[in-house]
Amino acid sequence: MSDGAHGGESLLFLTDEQLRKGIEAMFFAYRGFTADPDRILENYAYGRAHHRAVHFINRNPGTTVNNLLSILGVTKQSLNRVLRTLIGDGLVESRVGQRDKRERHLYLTPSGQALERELSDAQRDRMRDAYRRAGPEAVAGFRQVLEAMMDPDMRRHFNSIKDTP
Amino acid sequence: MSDGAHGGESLLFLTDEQLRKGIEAMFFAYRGFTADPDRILENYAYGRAHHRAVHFINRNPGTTVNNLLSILGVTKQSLNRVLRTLIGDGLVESRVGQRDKRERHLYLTPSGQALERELSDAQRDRMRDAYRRAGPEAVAGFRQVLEAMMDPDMRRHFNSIKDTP
DNA sequence: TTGGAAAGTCAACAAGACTGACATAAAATC
DNA sequence: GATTTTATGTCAGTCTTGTTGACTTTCCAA
Repeated sequence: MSDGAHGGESLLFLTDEQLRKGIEAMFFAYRGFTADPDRILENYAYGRAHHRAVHFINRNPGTTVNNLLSILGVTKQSLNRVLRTLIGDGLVESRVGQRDKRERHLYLTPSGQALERELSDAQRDRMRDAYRRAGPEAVAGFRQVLEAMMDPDMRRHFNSIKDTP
Repeated sequence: MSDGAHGGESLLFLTDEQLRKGIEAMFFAYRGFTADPDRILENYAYGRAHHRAVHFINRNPGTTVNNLLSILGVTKQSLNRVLRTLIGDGLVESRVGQRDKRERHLYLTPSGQALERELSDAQRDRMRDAYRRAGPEAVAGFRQVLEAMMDPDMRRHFNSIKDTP
């Protein structure tokens, strides 16, 4: 409306062209983001779905199938196929719940932890590189925009990881 | 280890936990990023692949199949299936090249532009919202980190869109 | 002018998502 | 105690989107 820090000038970052470039940046960056794990997964005959499961089981040991389901946002049939292979291959252990015996609590086995480590090392390397090149203030902005972009349900999941052990 | 802007404190953004949160933020945010277009595409029996094709044809009218291929990072057979339906449905026009008759130059038809508009309106709305909530400085950081995260080839594509008409 | 390379198309297959139906076991409720 | 709900697992079938392989048309250069 007026001049100063919040005048028309500061709204230039909301032009259609800026927004389109942001959209494209998300697209291209996400490709980079998944590229390294994808390469590693090829050696194991696993896919991105396995990576996601392993990642979130590692972050939330003892999580139930249902909880994982709502985090990943896929159907139980889809997740089950992935878990079946991971359990069959001895990467994930499924323990019947103590209190509620209907529930299955999921844990990574040592070899599951090894795969998780291999995948996340690669992904963190790239992330660290990007963070380092962009600097701390850029990282803070990066995180703010990403969080604002999430659906509220996902933001809830995002903020509750590690907070609900 | 010391205080100050560049002491140990400023490296806290490179801890494993920070990097993991960044990874998860990318995951959840990307879901939000694609959610709105995905909902719209359901009404048309199209998928994300169609969206991507329409987006980049709109951004680069007259682009060849080969160029689109390297932007999207899929095989030409995969892209061809998508283009075939888009052309068959009258959303994309494919013109034989003047100089090189092997090439096909791609353009959106009016109805293709209408679909592109519908999809990108939804996506830009979300992006605008996130940008507005995070503010201009955060957006600058967001863009810096994303760009640093891309593979060099993708960064080249990213920076050459609209620069090579 | 001919043989290779490049651009694009068609066909068949695989991964991974989805829906729908159904089974089992345990918990919760009436 | 009987019924309903919840948590999980499974089978079958479909869809999107990725893959490889084989093929045509066109261009270009030896």
